[in-house]
Amino acid sequence: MLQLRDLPSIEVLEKFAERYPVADVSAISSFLHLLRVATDLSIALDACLSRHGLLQGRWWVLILLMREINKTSTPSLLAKKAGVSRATMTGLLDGLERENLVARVFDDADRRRLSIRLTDAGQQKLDDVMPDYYARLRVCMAGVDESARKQLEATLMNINAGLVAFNKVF
Amino acid sequence: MLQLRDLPSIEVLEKFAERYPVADVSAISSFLHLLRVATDLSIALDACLSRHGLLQGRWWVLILLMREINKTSTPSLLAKKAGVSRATMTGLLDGLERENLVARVFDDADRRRLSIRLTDAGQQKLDDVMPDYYARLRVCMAGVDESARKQLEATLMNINAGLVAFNKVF
DNA sequence: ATGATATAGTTAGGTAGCTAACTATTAAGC
DNA sequence: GCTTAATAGTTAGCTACCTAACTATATCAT
Repeated sequence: MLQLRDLPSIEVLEKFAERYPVADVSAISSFLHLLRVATDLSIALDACLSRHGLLQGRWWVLILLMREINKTSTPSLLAKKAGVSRATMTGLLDGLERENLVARVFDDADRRRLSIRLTDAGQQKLDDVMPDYYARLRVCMAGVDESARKQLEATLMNINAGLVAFNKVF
Repeated sequence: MLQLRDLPSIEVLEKFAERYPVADVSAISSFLHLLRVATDLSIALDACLSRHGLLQGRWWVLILLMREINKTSTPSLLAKKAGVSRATMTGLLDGLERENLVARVFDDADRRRLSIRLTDAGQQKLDDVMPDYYARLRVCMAGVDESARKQLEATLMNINAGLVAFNKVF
């Protein structure tokens, strides 16, 4: 993810727009600011998690497992839900298993399958991390009132809809 | 950057909030949606750039150079402005130099220093990429009107201000 | 029932980041 | 002036991600 420290000013963008007339200056500005804030949030999240010995990928796996009724899922499903490849999930699970936060359980019915279960230690880890994360997020978003949050989510949905057009090959 | 495919529903969040009462459900929801859309935008940007043989890091270096009056800067400055380590910048410049998009020029006055110059081929690469990128961004943001963009940037600034609190160690 | 196809998980090899340590050079403090 | 500290760039080794290929197992079509 782009980690832009030095966003272009409107003046710089307008200069670029002279050379590239298709540029929509306010669209570019909104886009870059969005990426920038999201990156900063992601970095802050990493910092919070690393104080608990976790990183985003592993942390998200634990959360996905906690959401399940039996605290159990499979590598493939977890990969799909976390948006990573199955290969990456293998690596994440290796790390989590090494620290006893999850356990691999073999499936007798379908011997290709594994079950991944959140261990008590894994649940305990979440019970340490989540209140810290939630508390930080609460204060971080305190300056954004409910109507601004609604408006934000609506705008994000519109941008998301526009992504189809962005990706279209001409 | 987190690549969440399976965002929690409000119901799931409320269930988590029972166990972790400090949770602010709408704050979490807004936060996750923001990260999600930003990630998707970043992936779409990668796809666009890779059609031109570029990736975000290298592309951003070219843009930073084009912004300069002489199309020239130094690795340290570029690293700072791009928000990457000097080590990473060395790697990015290696790649760009290999493809003749930038040139390393030694500085006689301060022999620790290098100048990095955007070559004609580098400028040509930008002239290929930027109109494509700008055109895609224009259609992507077409569904977000000017007032929504203003509102979005204001909210992002508020979230950014809250980041200080997020990072504070208790 | 069997050959082709699909699915589950892992392994191997690649990329782009990081930090820490290193070399070379310049600047600063007595 | 000489030692110490700061700065510029690179190198080495780490992590987390990727794709492609591989093994093993299960399913489907004829």
